[in-house]
Amino acid sequence: MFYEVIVDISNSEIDKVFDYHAPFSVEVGHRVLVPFGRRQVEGFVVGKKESSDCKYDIKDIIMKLDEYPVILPEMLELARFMATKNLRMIDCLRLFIPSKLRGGRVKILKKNYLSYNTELSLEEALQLLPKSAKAQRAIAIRMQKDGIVGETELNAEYSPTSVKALVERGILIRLIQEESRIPDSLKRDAKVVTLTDEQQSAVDTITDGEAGTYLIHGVTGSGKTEIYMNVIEKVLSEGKTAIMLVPEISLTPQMHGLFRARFGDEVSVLHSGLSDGERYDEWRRLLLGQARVALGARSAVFAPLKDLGVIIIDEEHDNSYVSESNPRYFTSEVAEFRAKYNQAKLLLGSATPALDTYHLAMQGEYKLITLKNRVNKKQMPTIETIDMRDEIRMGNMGVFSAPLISALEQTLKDGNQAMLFLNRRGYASFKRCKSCGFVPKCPNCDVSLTYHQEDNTLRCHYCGAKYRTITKCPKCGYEDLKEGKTGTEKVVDEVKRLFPNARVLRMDNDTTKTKDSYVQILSEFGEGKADILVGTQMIAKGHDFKNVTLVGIIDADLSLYYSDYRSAERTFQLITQVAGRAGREQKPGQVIMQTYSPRHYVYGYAKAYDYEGFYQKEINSRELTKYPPFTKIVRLLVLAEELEEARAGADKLTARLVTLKNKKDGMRNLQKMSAPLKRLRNFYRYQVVIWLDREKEEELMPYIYQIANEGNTDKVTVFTEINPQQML
DNA sequence: AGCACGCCGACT
DNA sequence: GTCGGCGTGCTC
Repeated sequence: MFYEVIVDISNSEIDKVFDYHAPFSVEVGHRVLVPFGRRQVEGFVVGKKESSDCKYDIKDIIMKLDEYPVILPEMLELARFMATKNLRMIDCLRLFIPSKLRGGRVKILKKNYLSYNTELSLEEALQLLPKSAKAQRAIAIRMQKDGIVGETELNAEYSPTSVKALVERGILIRLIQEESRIPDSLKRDAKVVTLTDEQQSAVDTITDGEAGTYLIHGVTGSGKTEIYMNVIEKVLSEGKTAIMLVPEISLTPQMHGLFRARFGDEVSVLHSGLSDGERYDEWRRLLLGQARVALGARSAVFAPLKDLGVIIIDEEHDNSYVSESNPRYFTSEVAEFRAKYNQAKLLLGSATPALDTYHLAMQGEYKLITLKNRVNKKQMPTIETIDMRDEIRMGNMGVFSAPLISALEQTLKDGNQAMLFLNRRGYASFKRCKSCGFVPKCPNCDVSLTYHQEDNTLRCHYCGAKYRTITKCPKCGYEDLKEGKTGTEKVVDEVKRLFPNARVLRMDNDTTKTKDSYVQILSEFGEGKADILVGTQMIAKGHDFKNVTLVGIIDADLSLYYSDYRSAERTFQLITQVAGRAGREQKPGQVIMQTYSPRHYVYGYAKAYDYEGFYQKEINSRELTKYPPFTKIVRLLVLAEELEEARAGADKLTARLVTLKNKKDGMRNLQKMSAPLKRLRNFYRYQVVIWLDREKEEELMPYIYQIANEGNTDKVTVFTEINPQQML
């Protein structure tokens, strides 16, 4: 028997199968140790066969690294599928297992238990003990009744010496058991919730329906989570398993609590906040069938579950589902593959579905379920647009408009809370010399540095580099420096200046460095220890604060100015999401949205919570301009340490793509240029962009992936991006 | 990725 | 003389 092995080395040159023999039985999916050249490496067995056409002397597998195969057959097929898309097979396989498993760095937690030796009756046991050994007699009686108790617990209850004596006499037997570290969660009692008619009919449609993709489009507060849990319950009752994906689980501890309360130990939670040990244990519980529901962020789509009944993607429009670092994958694409493989259902949910998703639902590809009502029948908060150009005309050059200031004043007076949203961190987006125009730039990237007042630094938001700030121009010595656009730090400053008594918290990437600082800031705000929460995008994601009555959007246009076909869509989603934070319970909510372009159509639809209207308008313009979903934009990103290497790499790709374009129909607008961000983390960036006709896309993509793969060398890296989220 | 082989400069 | 620089090539 020959075994096909992929070695655990991430390099395109070696990302192929190597054939081995084995003097023992090995299953497909096992991790193994193999001799490789002059050294030993770990690898994955991806196939078995009777013959090999290999010209080398075939070596033996040294050993199996785990008792059981860690890659399910389904996941192997998934890896093969992903590997056809300009990804390395080994990088995919690595995604499927906890990183600590590699290199044998995982420790299994073991716990000692003591059990009463049932071969002895209580009388026999007591006869073995001296009359004076009162403690031992008491333990024996108790253990004969209780059976199994943890050794540490028993030691604490009596004394280690007496316990040990009983073990030595053979009355108690020591058992060693593997334990799972189950991460803490907010323990909540499972509330029995009666579903509204709308929710119940959604659940029925899904559970009675056929395998396929369902889109739940439901306004904020329409109770989507309750629907998800009911669907999962049904799936479990059929003996199947479920995956539930949320944008970032550590931001939504409520979800975790709800699932634990409802499904108990059947839930395994996977997110970035877990320790390596916890992550391994949660993963293993899924693999061994001890937990049948995986709840987590994007990477939980790779949960090692058999017999999937449903995969749910909550807030499906969220861009955290598209992985930006390698291997780059689309969560929805992986989910779709796994759903098809298992003949399971794929359930997408959002208040503001991605345009592409909604379009597919309109086309009948996905089954659309619309929830029109909020569970508590409450009205959505009112959204008021403020024209910041008027403010400037009236002499207000500040961060806040007059209406926002008075609304904040009123909120504080009433003892309520406010959230201020600005998607830009730091104090000011740059510093510029007013005399010679010099702007400090990042030496590794082609961007200007952001000023951070709290530690007096200039930072690169792309590579993380940090420098001491400047007080005068290093070029001409001029001491008057202009500051760029306002960031969250400055918003906090301004609030404190205007409302010296207000208690302000800030939440952005800079204040949430440690893994529990998110939870800390959110719970402080939730407990009313602050009046105003200032933050970036991350304050917008599904938190319920019942005292928040005011939401201020400082610069609504921020996401609109990117020259990107998705900018209107993103702005609509963001406004709807942030607005949803106001007035969650008894108190009515108010949203004040500051903009310099109040007439832009996106604000009209957002104010009216008119998703359908926005969709119609946007989809028409996409059709006219031939943007996705009516075309497919493919971008090949070329990275190299030297500018010339990147340019040459891009030239080579372009030449091959032009040849393809001349041979086949369906390719438009082929263009090569340096990427908008010419340099990032010391790598020069070039891009080749092609537009593909929808009907030809399936035929063309394999060729394009092949060209991209062949463009990879030891100096040049090529990434393929489909309809890129943002073109940097 | 690593680890060896291989062919040219400054050092005890 | 030789120690060691890292270019290039190979791994079932």
